[in-house]
Amino acid sequence: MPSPKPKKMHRSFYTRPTLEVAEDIIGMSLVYKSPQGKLSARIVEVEAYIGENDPACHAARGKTKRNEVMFHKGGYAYIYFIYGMYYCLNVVTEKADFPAALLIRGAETQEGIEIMQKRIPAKQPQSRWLAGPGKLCRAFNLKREQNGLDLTNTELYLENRNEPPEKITVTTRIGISKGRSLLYRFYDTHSPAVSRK
DNA sequence: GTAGTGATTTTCT
DNA sequence: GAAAATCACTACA
Repeated sequence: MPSPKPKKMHRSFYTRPTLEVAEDIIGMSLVYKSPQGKLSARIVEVEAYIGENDPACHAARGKTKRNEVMFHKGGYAYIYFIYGMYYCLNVVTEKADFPAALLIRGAETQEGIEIMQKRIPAKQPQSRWLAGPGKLCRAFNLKREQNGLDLTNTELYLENRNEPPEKITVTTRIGISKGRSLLYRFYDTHSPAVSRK
């Protein structure tokens, strides 16, 4: 069936409990009207980082200059620099002063193929271009300047293109040393763009 | 196919 | 000074 017209997500989508947003965000499109042209991708993998009691959450030790965007109300972009060379994109959730966010870990390319291609090593198949949080930010060219953007009224936002996953898998998070027992990772079971099975 | 490791710099202790 | 929500490359099977 052809998909009806896409709908941009509003504030009320983001200001709900993080785990509810996590399930709903799989299959949504991330859109960025960059200076080089429009980029978009279907989100297939996220991880939740929820509150000051989650040891793996950046806000676990209170508010700092780096994580202050996590304390905003839902619907902002939290982008941070990691391992000396990569950026990671998060979508802030819940209400103001409750630090929580979803790390976007994987997506399938939709629009802006030619622009993204120049930013990814030549050998990789297109299905793997956005399979990983660092790769996604590199392909979209998201940096510190985009940290704190409001997803409800700027060039960076989510929209529903009516392409929901057939099935969602829930597992433990990847790449962290604390909080490993929590089932906070969600992905589209059948997508080729999931960072790791 | 899997396993191990170097790159590179911000951030907080 | 050490760790970090990662990736790509190399070696080997």
